[in-house]
Amino acid sequence: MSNEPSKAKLPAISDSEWLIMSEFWRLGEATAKGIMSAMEDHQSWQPTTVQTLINRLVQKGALGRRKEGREFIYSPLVDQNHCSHAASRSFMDRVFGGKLAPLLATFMERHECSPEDIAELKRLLEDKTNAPH
Amino acid sequence: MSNEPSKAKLPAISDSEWLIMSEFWRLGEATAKGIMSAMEDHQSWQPTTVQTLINRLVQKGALGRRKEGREFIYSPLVDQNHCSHAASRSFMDRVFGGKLAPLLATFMERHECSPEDIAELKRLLEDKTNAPH
DNA sequence: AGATTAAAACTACACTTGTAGATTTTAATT
DNA sequence: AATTAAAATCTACAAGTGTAGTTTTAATCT
Repeated sequence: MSNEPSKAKLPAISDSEWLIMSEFWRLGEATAKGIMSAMEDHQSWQPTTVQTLINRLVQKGALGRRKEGREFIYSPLVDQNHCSHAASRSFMDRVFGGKLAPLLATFMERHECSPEDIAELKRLLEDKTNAPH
Repeated sequence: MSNEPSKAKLPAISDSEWLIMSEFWRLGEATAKGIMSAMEDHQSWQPTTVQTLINRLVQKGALGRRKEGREFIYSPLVDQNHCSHAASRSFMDRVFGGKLAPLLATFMERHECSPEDIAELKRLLEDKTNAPH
Protein backbone atom coordinates (compact mmCIF):
# COMPACT_ATOMS: atom_id res chain seq x y z
CA MET A 1 0.00 0.00 0.00
CA SER A 2 1.60 3.18 -1.19
CA ASN A 3 1.31 6.81 -0.41
CA GLU A 4 0.73 7.84 -3.98
CA PRO A 5 -2.22 9.94 -5.07
CA SER A 6 -5.22 7.68 -5.10
CA LYS A 7 -8.17 7.56 -7.39
CA ALA A 8 -10.86 6.92 -4.84
CA LYS A 9 -13.81 9.32 -4.60
CA LEU A 10 -12.47 12.39 -6.32
CA PRO A 11 -13.38 15.65 -4.64
CA ALA A 12 -14.96 18.48 -6.60
CA ILE A 13 -12.27 20.95 -7.56
CA SER A 14 -13.33 24.46 -8.42
CA ASP A 15 -11.81 26.66 -11.11
CA SER A 16 -9.44 28.54 -8.84
CA GLU A 17 -8.56 25.38 -7.04
CA TRP A 18 -7.52 23.77 -10.33
CA LEU A 19 -4.88 26.42 -10.73
CA ILE A 20 -3.49 25.52 -7.35
CA MET A 21 -3.67 21.81 -7.95
CA SER A 22 -1.92 22.20 -11.29
CA GLU A 23 1.06 23.67 -9.54
CA PHE A 24 1.12 20.91 -6.98
CA TRP A 25 0.89 18.30 -9.67
CA ARG A 26 3.71 19.97 -11.49
CA LEU A 27 5.90 20.32 -8.42
CA GLY A 28 4.98 17.13 -6.63
CA GLU A 29 5.02 18.83 -3.27
CA ALA A 30 5.43 22.35 -2.03
CA THR A 31 4.91 24.77 0.81
CA ALA A 32 2.18 27.36 0.68
CA LYS A 33 4.89 29.94 0.16
CA GLY A 34 6.24 27.93 -2.73
CA ILE A 35 2.92 27.91 -4.47
CA MET A 36 2.41 31.58 -3.83
CA SER A 37 5.60 32.49 -5.60
CA ALA A 38 5.21 29.83 -8.28
CA MET A 39 1.97 31.46 -9.25
CA GLU A 40 2.59 35.12 -8.82
CA ASP A 41 3.44 35.46 -12.49
CA HIS A 42 0.14 34.06 -13.67
CA GLN A 43 -2.35 35.03 -10.99
CA SER A 44 -2.43 38.10 -8.85
CA TRP A 45 -3.67 36.63 -5.66
CA GLN A 46 -3.00 37.82 -2.17
CA PRO A 47 -1.06 35.28 -0.13
CA THR A 48 -4.07 34.65 2.08
CA THR A 49 -6.14 33.83 -0.95
CA VAL A 50 -3.72 31.13 -1.97
CA GLN A 51 -3.64 29.86 1.58
CA THR A 52 -7.42 29.70 1.72
CA LEU A 53 -7.57 27.72 -1.47
CA ILE A 54 -4.94 25.33 -0.21
CA ASN A 55 -6.85 24.88 3.04
CA ARG A 56 -10.00 24.09 1.19
CA LEU A 57 -8.17 21.54 -0.91
CA VAL A 58 -6.88 19.91 2.25
CA GLN A 59 -10.40 19.79 3.68
CA LYS A 60 -11.64 18.26 0.48
CA GLY A 61 -8.99 15.62 0.65
CA ALA A 62 -7.25 16.72 -2.52
CA LEU A 63 -4.06 17.65 -0.69
CA GLY A 64 -2.28 16.09 2.22
CA ARG A 65 0.34 17.77 4.38
CA ARG A 66 3.06 17.18 6.87
CA LYS A 67 4.68 19.66 9.18
CA GLU A 68 8.27 20.60 8.61
CA GLY A 69 9.72 23.21 10.90
CA ARG A 70 7.30 26.06 11.11
CA GLU A 71 5.49 25.31 7.91
CA PHE A 72 3.54 22.60 6.16
CA ILE A 73 4.56 20.75 3.10
CA TYR A 74 1.57 19.88 0.98
CA SER A 75 1.24 17.25 -1.69
CA PRO A 76 -1.55 15.92 -3.90
CA LEU A 77 -3.66 13.06 -2.62
CA VAL A 78 -5.50 12.72 -5.88
CA ASP A 79 -4.09 11.78 -9.22
CA GLN A 80 -4.07 14.38 -11.95
CA ASN A 81 -5.05 11.89 -14.60
CA HIS A 82 -8.04 10.71 -12.70
CA CYS A 83 -9.13 14.22 -11.98
CA SER A 84 -8.69 15.33 -15.57
CA HIS A 85 -10.55 12.32 -16.72
CA ALA A 86 -13.45 12.84 -14.37
CA ALA A 87 -13.63 16.49 -15.31
CA SER A 88 -13.56 15.57 -18.98
CA ARG A 89 -16.34 13.10 -18.58
CA SER A 90 -18.62 15.51 -16.81
CA PHE A 91 -17.78 18.28 -19.23
CA MET A 92 -18.59 16.08 -22.18
CA ASP A 93 -21.86 15.01 -20.61
CA ARG A 94 -22.90 18.50 -19.77
CA VAL A 95 -21.90 20.41 -22.84
CA PHE A 96 -22.04 17.76 -25.53
CA GLY A 97 -24.72 15.49 -24.17
CA GLY A 98 -22.10 12.81 -23.66
CA LYS A 99 -21.30 12.53 -27.35
CA LEU A 100 -17.64 12.39 -28.26
CA ALA A 101 -17.74 13.25 -31.94
CA PRO A 102 -19.29 16.73 -31.61
CA LEU A 103 -16.89 17.46 -28.82
CA LEU A 104 -13.89 16.54 -30.90
CA ALA A 105 -15.28 18.46 -33.82
CA THR A 106 -15.62 21.56 -31.68
CA PHE A 107 -12.14 21.28 -30.32
CA MET A 108 -10.59 20.79 -33.71
CA GLU A 109 -12.76 23.31 -35.46
CA ARG A 110 -11.86 26.56 -34.01
CA HIS A 111 -9.02 26.01 -31.60
CA GLU A 112 -5.84 26.42 -33.48
CA CYS A 113 -4.21 23.02 -33.88
CA SER A 114 -0.50 22.94 -34.38
CA PRO A 115 0.89 20.45 -36.88
CA GLU A 116 2.23 18.62 -33.83
CA ASP A 117 -1.28 18.35 -32.46
CA ILE A 118 -2.41 16.86 -35.70
CA ALA A 119 0.48 14.42 -35.83
CA GLU A 120 -0.16 13.43 -32.24
CA LEU A 121 -3.77 12.89 -32.94
CA LYS A 122 -3.05 10.77 -35.97
CA ARG A 123 -0.85 8.62 -33.83
CA LEU A 124 -3.60 8.23 -31.27
CA LEU A 125 -5.99 7.31 -34.01
CA GLU A 126 -3.71 4.67 -35.36
CA ASP A 127 -3.48 3.12 -31.94
CA LYS A 128 -7.20 3.12 -31.59
CA THR A 129 -7.67 1.59 -34.99
CA ASN A 130 -5.10 -1.10 -34.56
CA ALA A 131 -5.85 -2.01 -30.99
CA PRO A 132 -9.59 -1.68 -30.61
CA HIS A 133 -11.23 -2.02 -27.22
CA MET B 1 -30.97 42.43 -38.41
CA SER B 2 -32.33 39.12 -37.30
CA ASN B 3 -33.74 37.71 -34.15
CA GLU B 4 -31.42 34.74 -34.11
CA PRO B 5 -29.30 33.76 -31.15
CA SER B 6 -26.36 36.11 -31.05
CA LYS B 7 -22.81 35.51 -30.06
CA ALA B 8 -22.18 38.73 -28.18
CA LYS B 9 -21.02 38.57 -24.55
CA LEU B 10 -21.97 35.06 -23.60
CA PRO B 11 -23.42 34.75 -20.11
CA ALA B 12 -22.05 32.22 -17.64
CA ILE B 13 -24.23 29.15 -17.71
CA SER B 14 -24.13 26.85 -14.71
CA ASP B 15 -24.32 23.07 -14.79
CA SER B 16 -28.04 22.82 -14.14
CA GLU B 17 -28.70 25.65 -16.48
CA TRP B 18 -26.93 23.78 -19.27
CA LEU B 19 -29.47 21.04 -19.02
CA ILE B 20 -32.22 23.55 -19.51
CA MET B 21 -30.48 25.32 -22.34
CA SER B 22 -29.84 22.02 -24.09
CA GLU B 23 -33.56 21.43 -24.26
CA PHE B 24 -34.21 24.89 -25.60
CA TRP B 25 -31.54 24.49 -28.21
CA ARG B 26 -33.03 21.19 -29.20
CA LEU B 27 -36.58 22.49 -29.33
CA GLY B 28 -35.95 25.98 -30.62
CA GLU B 29 -38.57 27.45 -28.38
CA ALA B 30 -40.81 26.18 -25.62
CA THR B 31 -42.98 27.06 -22.67
CA ALA B 32 -41.81 26.42 -19.14
CA LYS B 33 -44.29 23.59 -19.02
CA GLY B 34 -42.85 22.14 -22.16
CA ILE B 35 -39.36 22.05 -20.71
CA MET B 36 -40.64 20.58 -17.49
CA SER B 37 -42.17 17.64 -19.26
CA ALA B 38 -39.35 17.34 -21.78
CA MET B 39 -36.99 16.81 -18.92
CA GLU B 40 -38.92 14.81 -16.45
CA ASP B 41 -37.43 11.60 -17.78
CA HIS B 42 -33.87 12.69 -17.20
CA GLN B 43 -34.02 14.99 -14.21
CA SER B 44 -36.29 14.81 -11.25
CA TRP B 45 -36.83 18.46 -10.66
CA GLN B 46 -39.85 20.10 -9.12
CA PRO B 47 -41.64 22.37 -11.57
CA THR B 48 -40.61 25.42 -9.57
CA THR B 49 -37.00 24.41 -9.85
CA VAL B 50 -37.22 24.37 -13.61
CA GLN B 51 -39.01 27.69 -13.54
CA THR B 52 -36.32 29.21 -11.34
CA LEU B 53 -33.60 28.06 -13.68
CA ILE B 54 -35.47 29.44 -16.65
CA ASN B 55 -35.93 32.75 -14.88
CA ARG B 56 -32.25 32.97 -14.13
CA LEU B 57 -31.44 32.25 -17.75
CA VAL B 58 -33.74 35.06 -18.79
CA GLN B 59 -32.06 37.42 -16.35
CA LYS B 60 -28.68 36.40 -17.69
CA GLY B 61 -29.81 37.12 -21.19
CA ALA B 62 -29.50 33.53 -22.36
CA LEU B 63 -33.21 33.22 -23.03
CA GLY B 64 -35.76 35.65 -24.40
CA ARG B 65 -39.51 35.33 -24.07
CA ARG B 66 -42.81 36.57 -25.37
CA LYS B 67 -46.21 36.26 -23.80
CA GLU B 68 -48.77 34.04 -25.45
CA GLY B 69 -52.08 33.76 -23.66
CA ARG B 70 -51.39 33.03 -20.05
CA GLU B 71 -47.90 31.76 -20.50
CA PHE B 72 -44.52 32.73 -21.86
CA ILE B 73 -42.78 31.20 -24.77
CA TYR B 74 -39.05 31.19 -24.27
CA SER B 75 -36.29 30.85 -26.82
CA PRO B 76 -32.49 30.98 -26.80
CA LEU B 77 -30.79 34.31 -27.26
CA VAL B 78 -27.36 32.75 -27.38
CA ASP B 79 -26.05 30.33 -29.92
CA GLN B 80 -25.27 26.81 -28.82
CA ASN B 81 -22.13 26.64 -30.88
CA HIS B 82 -20.71 29.77 -29.40
CA CYS B 83 -21.55 28.64 -25.91
CA SER B 84 -20.07 25.20 -26.43
CA HIS B 85 -17.02 26.73 -27.90
CA ALA B 86 -16.52 29.16 -25.07
CA ALA B 87 -17.06 26.42 -22.53
CA SER B 88 -14.58 24.20 -24.36
CA ARG B 89 -11.99 26.87 -24.39
CA SER B 90 -12.23 27.57 -20.70
CA PHE B 91 -12.32 23.88 -19.90
CA MET B 92 -9.20 23.25 -21.91
CA ASP B 93 -7.42 26.14 -20.26
CA ARG B 94 -8.38 25.09 -16.79
CA VAL B 95 -7.90 21.36 -16.92
CA PHE B 96 -5.25 20.98 -19.59
CA GLY B 97 -3.38 24.22 -19.26
CA GLY B 98 -4.66 25.24 -22.65
CA LYS B 99 -2.91 22.40 -24.46
CA LEU B 100 -4.94 20.55 -27.05
CA ALA B 101 -2.94 17.36 -27.45
CA PRO B 102 -3.23 16.13 -23.85
CA LEU B 103 -6.90 16.95 -23.91
CA LEU B 104 -7.49 14.91 -27.03
CA ALA B 105 -5.40 12.11 -25.64
CA THR B 106 -7.48 12.02 -22.50
CA PHE B 107 -10.72 12.00 -24.39
CA MET B 108 -9.64 9.23 -26.70
CA GLU B 109 -7.86 7.23 -24.06
CA ARG B 110 -10.47 6.08 -21.76
CA HIS B 111 -13.79 7.20 -23.12
CA GLU B 112 -15.08 4.43 -25.27
CA CYS B 113 -14.89 5.56 -28.88
CA SER B 114 -17.27 4.00 -31.29
CA PRO B 115 -15.94 3.10 -34.74
CA GLU B 116 -18.09 5.95 -35.98
CA ASP B 117 -16.28 8.34 -33.65
CA ILE B 118 -13.02 7.17 -35.07
CA ALA B 119 -14.21 7.50 -38.63
CA GLU B 120 -15.55 10.96 -37.91
CA LEU B 121 -12.32 11.98 -36.37
CA LYS B 122 -10.33 10.69 -39.29
CA ARG B 123 -12.47 12.79 -41.54
CA LEU B 124 -11.85 15.85 -39.40
CA LEU B 125 -8.17 15.16 -39.49
CA GLU B 126 -8.15 14.89 -43.23
CA ASP B 127 -9.81 18.26 -43.46
CA LYS B 128 -7.29 19.75 -41.12
CA THR B 129 -4.43 18.25 -43.01
CA ASN B 130 -5.64 19.29 -46.42
CA ALA B 131 -6.85 22.73 -45.53
CA PRO B 132 -4.46 23.96 -42.86
CA HIS B 133 -5.33 27.11 -40.92
C1' DA C 1 -68.95 39.36 -13.30
C1' DG C 2 -67.35 35.94 -10.28
C1' DA C 3 -65.01 31.65 -9.63
C1' DT C 4 -61.42 28.70 -10.89
C1' DT C 5 -56.96 27.58 -11.60
C1' DA C 6 -52.79 27.54 -14.22
C1' DA C 7 -48.82 30.08 -14.60
C1' DA C 8 -45.73 33.43 -12.87
C1' DA C 9 -43.43 35.91 -9.24
C1' DC C 10 -41.62 36.16 -4.75
C1' DT C 11 -39.16 34.26 -0.97
C1' DA C 12 -36.01 30.99 1.13
C1' DC C 13 -32.06 28.78 2.52
C1' DA C 14 -27.91 26.19 2.82
C1' DC C 15 -23.67 25.37 0.34
C1' DT C 16 -19.89 26.76 -2.70
C1' DT C 17 -16.75 30.02 -4.59
C1' DG C 18 -13.73 33.99 -5.06
C1' DT C 19 -11.32 36.93 -2.54
C1' DA C 20 -8.98 38.61 1.42
C1' DG C 21 -8.37 41.13 6.16
C1' DA C 22 -7.50 40.27 11.19
C1' DT C 23 -5.82 37.47 14.83
C1' DT C 24 -3.38 33.77 16.86
C1' DT C 25 0.20 30.48 17.17
C1' DT C 26 4.71 28.95 17.27
C1' DA C 27 9.42 28.10 15.50
C1' DA C 28 13.47 30.55 15.36
C1' DT C 29 16.50 34.09 17.23
C1' DT C 30 18.73 37.09 20.67
C1' DA D 1 13.29 33.03 28.67
C1' DA D 2 11.65 36.77 26.02
C1' DT D 3 11.13 38.63 21.47
C1' DT D 4 10.17 38.49 16.83
C1' DA D 5 8.50 37.42 12.69
C1' DA D 6 6.67 34.06 9.72
C1' DA D 7 3.15 30.97 8.99
C1' DA D 8 -1.30 29.28 10.06
C1' DT D 9 -5.96 29.88 11.54
C1' DC D 10 -10.12 32.40 12.00
C1' DT D 11 -13.48 35.47 10.30
C1' DA D 12 -15.87 37.78 6.55
C1' DC D 13 -18.74 38.67 2.98
C1' DA D 14 -20.97 39.10 -1.46
C1' DA D 15 -22.24 36.48 -5.49
C1' DG D 16 -23.61 32.29 -7.52
C1' DT D 17 -25.92 27.59 -7.31
C1' DG D 18 -29.11 23.89 -6.39
C1' DT D 19 -33.39 23.18 -4.95
C1' DA D 20 -38.03 24.30 -3.89
C1' DG D 21 -42.19 26.21 -1.01
C1' DT D 22 -45.60 30.14 -0.81
C1' DT D 23 -48.13 33.83 -2.67
C1' DT D 24 -49.86 36.59 -6.28
C1' DT D 25 -51.64 37.46 -10.85
C1' DA D 26 -54.42 37.02 -14.52
C1' DA D 27 -56.55 34.18 -18.35
C1' DT D 28 -60.39 31.25 -18.99
C1' DC D 29 -64.73 29.04 -17.83
C1' DT D 30 -69.58 29.20 -15.87
